[in-house]
Parts: sequence; structure tokens; C-alpha cells
Amino acid sequence: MATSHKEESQANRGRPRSAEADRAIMEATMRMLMEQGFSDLSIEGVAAAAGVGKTTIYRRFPGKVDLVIAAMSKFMMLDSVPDTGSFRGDLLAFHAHPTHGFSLRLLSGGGSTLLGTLLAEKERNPELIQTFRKLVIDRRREQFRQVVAKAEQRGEIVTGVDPDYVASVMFGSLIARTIGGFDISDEVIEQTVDAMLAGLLKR
Amino acid sequence: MATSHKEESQANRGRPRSAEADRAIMEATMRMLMEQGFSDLSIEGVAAAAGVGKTTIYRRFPGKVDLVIAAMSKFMMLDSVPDTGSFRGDLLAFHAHPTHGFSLRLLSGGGSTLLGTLLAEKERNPELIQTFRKLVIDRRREQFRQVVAKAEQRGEIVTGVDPDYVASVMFGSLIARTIGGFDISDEVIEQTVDAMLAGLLKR
Amino acid sequence: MATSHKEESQANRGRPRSAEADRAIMEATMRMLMEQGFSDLSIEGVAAAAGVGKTTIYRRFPGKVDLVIAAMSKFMMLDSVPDTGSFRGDLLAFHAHPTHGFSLRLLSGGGSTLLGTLLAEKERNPELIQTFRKLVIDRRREQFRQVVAKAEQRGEIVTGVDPDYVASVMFGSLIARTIGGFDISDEVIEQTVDAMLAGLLKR
Amino acid sequence: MATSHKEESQANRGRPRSAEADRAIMEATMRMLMEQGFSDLSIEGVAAAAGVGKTTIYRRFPGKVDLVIAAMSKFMMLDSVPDTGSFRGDLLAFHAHPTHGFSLRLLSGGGSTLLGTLLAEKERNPELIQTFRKLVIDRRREQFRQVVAKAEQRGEIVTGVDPDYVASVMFGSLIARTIGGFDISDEVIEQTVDAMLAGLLKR
DNA sequence: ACATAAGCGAGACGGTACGTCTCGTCTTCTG
DNA sequence: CAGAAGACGAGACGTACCGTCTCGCTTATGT
Repeated sequence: MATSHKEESQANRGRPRSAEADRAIMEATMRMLMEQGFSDLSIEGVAAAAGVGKTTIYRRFPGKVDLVIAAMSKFMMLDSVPDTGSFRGDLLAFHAHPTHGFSLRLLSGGGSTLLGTLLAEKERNPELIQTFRKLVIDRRREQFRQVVAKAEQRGEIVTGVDPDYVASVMFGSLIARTIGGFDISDEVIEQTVDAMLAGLLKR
Repeated sequence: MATSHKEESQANRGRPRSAEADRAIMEATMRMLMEQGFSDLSIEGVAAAAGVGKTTIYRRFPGKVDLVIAAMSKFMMLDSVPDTGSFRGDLLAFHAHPTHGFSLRLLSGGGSTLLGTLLAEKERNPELIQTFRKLVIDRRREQFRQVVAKAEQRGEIVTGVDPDYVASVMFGSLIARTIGGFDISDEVIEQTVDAMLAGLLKR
Repeated sequence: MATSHKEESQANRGRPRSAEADRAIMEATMRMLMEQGFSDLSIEGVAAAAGVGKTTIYRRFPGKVDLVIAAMSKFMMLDSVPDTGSFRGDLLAFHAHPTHGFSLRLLSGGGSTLLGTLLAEKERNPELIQTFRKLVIDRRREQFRQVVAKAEQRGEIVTGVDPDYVASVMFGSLIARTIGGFDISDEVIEQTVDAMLAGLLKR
Repeated sequence: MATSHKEESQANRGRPRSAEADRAIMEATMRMLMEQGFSDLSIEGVAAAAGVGKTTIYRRFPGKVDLVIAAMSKFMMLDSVPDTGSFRGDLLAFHAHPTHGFSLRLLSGGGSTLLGTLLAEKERNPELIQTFRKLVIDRRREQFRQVVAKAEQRGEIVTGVDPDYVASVMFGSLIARTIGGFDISDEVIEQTVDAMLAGLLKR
């Protein structure tokens, strides 16, 4: 199991691990990760915030990285593929996507810095960003492919489109704006989507 | 001067500051910033790497943020506007841009985490990313506008192009790929540039 | 009963307490008390040494103090008054007194630290030393009075001797030597006894 | 040096150790040792009580034992040999001896338990009681020898007296009373001294 | 005979202190 | 006066026990 480094050789002996503690630890970890970033997240702080002894955390996770990865694994599940009936609607749905409050928009811009935190740790703890990629980005990519495929089947867009390239342009231009210091309003998103569509829709 | 918080009211009394120490501190700071990111860059570490006492750094800079901003200011000067004669050549030159080894490509991808670091610190130390924007991004944007203007004057591309949008798409798609975990090879850059051009060149 | 804090209102229902566990706990407690002293005696350690769960101990004793008092009560029973026929023989018998291996000599010196432990805990857990006094010292004192009375009746020693003062001098000088860092050999004991006798025997 | 484990190979470089911190650490250690005993004395607690970082203690002492030994060394200096002009006066002076508040009487009886603490730790930390012996007991013994020698020279007492035996009897009988649970009043001390004298004074 | 109830070993729980580490600041001596 | 060395208070690290609290199981008794 990813959430525990306990030996499983023994039978179910002794008091079982507290599900309540599990939950409190995961929630506190995720909250502090969002609020303070990875570097400033301390296991001691998580323990205090979760109302839990340090032992209880160390019994479950060997270290900070594992704790954070477990928390991300727990909370970063993305929900189902957008399916609004039109390509444009699906694209807009992607950006709104409030899955557990961790849409890409929140991640790279606005009030949060989780993506930045993970990138900053890339060298020392590459597992972090890799996990994030596996859980969020790769999944998104796959969903985006499905959305494009459906649009093709409906005959909305030209054939032969590379969905990954389209995704990188659409999300990337928003990320670039964020880095450039601009807020990402709903209008900007609509403009970006429409510019994208301009090159893809069948005439 | 940005590199010192010393009172300048007095005459030149006492031992002058060591130019050699200045240089060593800046180089060590930049190197460690690239290698370890902002959070793990410690003044203690910089001092050790520069072969300098911690005092010598704290005498020059009030804190870590100021030290890093000073280092960025020193190294992130971008050289002149690309002028290869063709729009395509200018765009490629932008990406190659090896100004002191800190092109955008290095910043967002490959072996570095500076951009992630800056994003991660956005909330706590907004001066950092603001300084980065002023020094690098805004400058780039202006240069990009000039490149686009020249292309228009030469009649290479259609008129009415928004150079900022073009830039956000082109750079953003590369950043998105980086975040997605892909290396940015020269071929990818060329493909990205050519895709861009496809929509802009006059037929 | 001193060895249990269980309510006895109910009939004998449920599984009875294990006599084997009782025994193992008492033995392990006494052994570890001798080896490690009171402060470092841990219930966890006793449980492990006795091959018993911690619960099994805490079910019997509210805390460490009660556990130790119970162990002392069990092992520190002194046997009958020495009666060798001569005062000198009786005195020597007192010091040899190997009742379950816990003679005063073992207590105050040699390989043990129980007496020190009790003194150290005097402020915080006065019951400990009080129990020790009741079980061991007061009993000894009474026995010593009988020995002195017999010697008087036999006409061996001068009359009017204060047996408590004699005892405090004889045992005290040995304790003082122990504290001073000297081992208490059989010769030393004999010398001490003989010095004592010198002032008491009838000429 | 007993109070430091610092390498002295280097010249006087860097900031010197704070004498104020030294003092605060020693005082807090001694106070907590008297109040709580050795086992319950925590370095963390000493640091807090002294208003000092843990580092500052660990820089000076490798561990708790060394800290306590240093504190004892500092405070347990006994003052000069009693010299009242008479043997009886000298003996009484020994018992009153309020050297820094740590006379034997305080140690073994009354409101303190330091001696008990040291005895309790004999097995695990023999350095403690050994240091105490070197600093206090051996010194006392030597002083006692001088007092006896002076009494002999003055012709007060019979010759050939073994001062160590006399000391062990006198102090020991008081210790034995303490262990027996009796307070040591001034009258008891006088009685003990006079009983001692009865066997030693020339007629 | 079998339900009931208490005892049992195992082990998780919230804590506290450990001794180590590194942070950014402060304070001395040397050049 | 600048510089280097290094001590300072602070506080997180991961470990080891503390004494308490479940668990699933075993062992008796009493109907």
C-alpha cells in the first residue's frame, strides 16, 4: 500500500490504525501544503494541526515526501471527462473544473502556488512533481484527447489535430500570462478558447 | 545602488569592501539558486561556497530576498534584440538566447527550478517574481514587439497581430511541455515556431 | 489484597487472572528494580521481561509506585530473629542475612541502588520509603531489640544499652562506607561488630 | 577543562562563549537537580529555565551527565577546615557547615534528595557519585583527619584513633536515622557528637 | 452447551524529551 | 572599519519510551 510502510507479514494483531487519524493527517497535510508550500511544511506542524502525535505520522510515512505524495494521491483525483455536447463547452469546462478545488487555474495562478512549490523541489525531490504529473497532468491529457476525439467524431473540427499540442498551447498561454503577472479572468479564458477554436473548427 | 544597503553619507573611511568578495557572493548565489532553488538557498551555504564570512553577506544585503534579487539583476541582463533578417530566424534566436546561460528554456525546464521557486514564493515574497518580471519578462516582451514590428515592416506577416498573445502562446506551450515532464529539444522548438508562423505568414 | 485494585463486588466471573503472569511480573519487577533503579524501571520493560502485555500489569497496579511496593512486600519478608547463642554471632547473622538475597548490605551497597532510589523518590513518592521502612527497617529494629535483650539476659553486655542507637551506629557506619565508595567485605563487618562489642561487653 | 568539550587547538577566534549563558545554565541545572532529581532533569527544561537555546548547552556539554557533573563541581566546593579551638566545637561545625547550602545533612535528609539521586544512578552513571565523592566526601574525610590530628596534638583525645572510622560512625549513624525516617535535630547531633567523644576523650 | 464476561498479548494512540542540525543574527579578534 | 570565525536563541528533525486505549482471541463460569 502506498499509504503505509508497515510490515504486513503479521496477522491483524493489536489495535488497528485510526481511520480518523488517517483522515486528519491527510487533510492537515494538504491544507498546509497549499498554504505554506512544501519547504515550509513541517511534520511537527502537521501533527499539531491534525491533533495527532508525531509518532502517529512517522508510523505511517517514512518522511515528509512520502506524506505529501500520499496526500496528493488522496485529494488530486480528477472527476469525469467534460461532456457538454460541444467542443467549446468542453474546453471551457476544463478550465472551470473545480475538482476538489484543485483545477489547473488554481494551481498555477490565482491564490495558490502548489505547482510552483513542486517545481521548486524538482531537483531534490523529483517524486513530488512526478506524482503530480501522474495524478493530474497525465490524466488531464488523456481527458483532453477524449474531448478532441469526440469533437472530431461530431465533425466539429478538422481532422488530424494533435490534441497534446493543442492542450499545451491552450493551457500554456494561460500559464505564461500568469507568470507574466496577469490575472486569468473568465473573459481571458473565453478569448483563449475562441482563438484556439478559430484554427480548428470546420468552416 | 541595488547591491548595497550601506549608508553612503560618510566619506570613504576604513577598509573598502572587497570587490572580489562581491563577485564571489554573486556567483555563488546564482549558482546555488539554480541548483537548489530559493527555499534551500541558505546564506550560510552561499558564504561557505563563496569562501566568505556570513557577516560579509549580511553587511551587503538585508536578507535572502535582496541577495537573490541582486544576483538576478546582475546576471539576467538580456542582450540586444535578435535581428537575423527573417522573422523565423528572430524567433529561433529568442529561444537559443544564451545570455549568460539563463535563457527562458533553462529557467522553466531542464536542470533548473528558478521559475518554480519564484512561483512558490509568490505569496510570501512577491518582490522576487516582480523583480524577475521587470528584469526579464517585460524586457523580453518589448523585444518581441520589436521583432514582430520588423516582420510587419518587411511585409513578412499579416498585419494586426497582437505580439503579446503570440508570445504567450509560443513560450507558454514550451513551458506547458516542461511542466508536463518533457524535455525541450531543438526540434520541438522549431516545430513550435513553425506552427506559430503558419498562422501569421502572408500567403 | 495489596496486589490488586480490582473491585471484588462481583462474583468470580470471566477468565481468572493468570497466576503465572502474577509471578512473572513480580520477578521481573524486582530484578529490574535492582538492576536499573526505580526511575528507569519502565512498565514497558517489565512487561517485555515478563513476557506479558502492558495491559496485564496496568490491570493489576494503578502505577509504577504500586507495582514496586507490591514487589517489595512480596520479597522483603525477613526471616526469624537470629539466635546463635552469642551476641557476636547474632550481630554477624544480621549482616549475613540472605533473605531472598536482599540483605541490607545488598540494599545499600554492592550491586544495587534500591536504597538510593528510595531516597531519591522520597519527596515525590514518600509511600515508597515508608513502605520500605515498615517492611524492612522497623522489623529489623524490632529484631535487633530482641537480640540485645537476649544478650542482656545472658549477662553478656552491660545494662541500659539503647538498642536503636547501637543499631544506627553499626548499620550507619557501613552505609557511610558504602556511600564513601568502599566495598563492604566480611572483614570490615567483623571489625565493625567487634568495635561495637568493645564498648558493650561486660569486662 | 571540565566545563567544556571544545577543541582548544585554535586561537581565540570567533565570538567567545557567553559567561552569562554559562552562569544561567549552571544555576538552572543545580536548581532543577535539587528539585527534580537527575532522572527528571531534562536538558530541554534547563535550556528553557536558563533562557538559552539547547545548542548552547550541547556546545558546552556532551550530555546530561557531564552537565550535572559540571554543576556539582561548580557549587560543591567546601570551605575551610573547622577550627574552633576544641574537638567538640570542630565536630559540631562539621554538621552545621552550610557551604553553599549543601551540607551532608541537607544531602541525606531534610528537604533534599541529591545523595539519593546519585546513589540511584550509581549503576548507570557511576561518574556522578564518583565526582561527588571526589568533590565532597573525600574532601570532608581529609578535613576530618585534620580535625582529629589537631585534637590529638592538643592532647584532647586518646592517640591511635582511626579518623575514618570515627567519621563513618558519626555521619553514618545520622544517615541511618534519616533512612529510618527520623529528622535530625540539633539535639540529636549534639547527642551523637557527645557519644562519640565519650569514647575518645582522655580522662 | 454455550452465552457471557473478564483476562490476555499485541500494538496504535497523544505525548515528551532526546541529541542533531541549520537557520539568520550577534559579537568578538585580526588585518 | 571590513572580514572570518564562531557563539547565540530558535525550532524542526527522526527516535525512543511513556502510560492509555483498543483490537481479536482465549479461558473460565453460570445458566
